[in-house]
Amino acid sequence: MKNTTDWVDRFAGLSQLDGPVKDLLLKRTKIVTVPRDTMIFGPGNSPENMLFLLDGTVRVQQVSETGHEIVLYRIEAGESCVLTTACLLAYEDYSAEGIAETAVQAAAVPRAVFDELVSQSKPFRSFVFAAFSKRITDLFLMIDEVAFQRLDVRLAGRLLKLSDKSNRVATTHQKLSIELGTAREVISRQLQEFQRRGWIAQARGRVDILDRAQISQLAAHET
Amino acid sequence: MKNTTDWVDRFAGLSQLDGPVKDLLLKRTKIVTVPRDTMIFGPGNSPENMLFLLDGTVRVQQVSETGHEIVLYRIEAGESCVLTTACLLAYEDYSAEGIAETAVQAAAVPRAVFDELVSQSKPFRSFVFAAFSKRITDLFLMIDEVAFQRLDVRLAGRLLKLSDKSNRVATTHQKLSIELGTAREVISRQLQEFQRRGWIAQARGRVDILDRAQISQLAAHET
DNA sequence: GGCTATTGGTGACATAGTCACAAACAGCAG
DNA sequence: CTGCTGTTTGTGACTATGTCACCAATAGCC
Repeated sequence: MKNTTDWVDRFAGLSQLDGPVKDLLLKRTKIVTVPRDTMIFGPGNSPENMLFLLDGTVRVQQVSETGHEIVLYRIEAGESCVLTTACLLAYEDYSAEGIAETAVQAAAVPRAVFDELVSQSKPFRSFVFAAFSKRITDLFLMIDEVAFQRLDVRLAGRLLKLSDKSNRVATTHQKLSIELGTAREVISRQLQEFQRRGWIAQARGRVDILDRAQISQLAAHET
Repeated sequence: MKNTTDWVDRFAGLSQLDGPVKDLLLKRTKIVTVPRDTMIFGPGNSPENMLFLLDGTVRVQQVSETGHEIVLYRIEAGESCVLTTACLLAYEDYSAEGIAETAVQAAAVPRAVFDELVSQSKPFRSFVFAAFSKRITDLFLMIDEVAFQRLDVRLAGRLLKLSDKSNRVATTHQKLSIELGTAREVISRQLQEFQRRGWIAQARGRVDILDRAQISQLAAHET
């Protein structure tokens, strides 16, 4: 956990806020912490506040009516939940859920304060619209990827993204399949192929990246 | 084309605007018309204004780096282009394009006016955020569909959506494949199967729906 | 050591996408 | 009308991905 008295300055897009506006944000906001693996929002559980993430990661994923799951995106420290929250407010009956992937620290901005800020501060408006825009373009890219990208390419990219400093991915085949919205067996076979090529080593519950260069090359293959 | 002096009232979400705000919107806005098949926005072609559609349909689709195409959504009369425009402003290098599917009549709101409206009018803010939210939840649904839905189900649904009053869909297999982000051959084979079952009749450049009930039932199969 | 839940492996099959063509058709010039 | 041309649709062979029904290996725990 970090010092939280000046959290606004940790958001690149909010640094240009006027003094009074920044004060309003700091005063009318509560810092909340949630433990790992908590469902922050989900079907029938819409939050009162907009969250600005100070620390940790929130994974947003969707459970289909067919029982399939897919990870939509992640919110990292320095980003806001604005749009997800907005969606919840507008459309109760949607199926995405947000889960704290790590312990999470966030600033909770009440709706009324959020609305006031949007009204009074042009920089805040820019921040909010930029967040929406980024999310929507990311979703466009995701649709493109799901519809047209080969699975080996997608898996390679996801392994790189999920790997820690020591080139390890601590996850199961099942969880990887949810990352990409595919089936566990498909992941198992792809990983076997990667292993056969000497790109990775596997153990129960983890994947170790041995040849990052080769995997990067495959991941870049947008053909 | 319709009477355009009172266009604001044709937007459900804008009917609650205060008199002065409504006047601002009406005065600072130009009514534009674009012919069918015009590209309204696209890569390297970001519009100056937010569009509020008065008449016609805009199809938003994406061209992948692989050359594949997919229809993302349509904007109908009574809806706004707000978010697509916002995206363009924020991220120049994205690949979606908006095409007038029919002749289109729209009210063009300059950015500055848009910003002022967002600042000054709570109902306008609600309208804008509702539009964003709707789009994002729709994109979530689309991801779910592309990732997990069977193609016959998706095609059945799309045929219903695209059919006119006389149960005719005036399009080619190629265009249908872009609707769903798949290959032309796949569409041809699925349509052959529908025809074999007596659900449709085919002619060059069109599909006629013969058994709407059966197609609806398949389309509803969200399993 | 033995039990149990989780995780991963495998073959057979179904569905969807790719590739390389060929056939049917519409529009048009001659 | 005839023949040419570009568009639209049909087809087979093959690859990639998803599904289903299992089984095997492993870790944690008593």
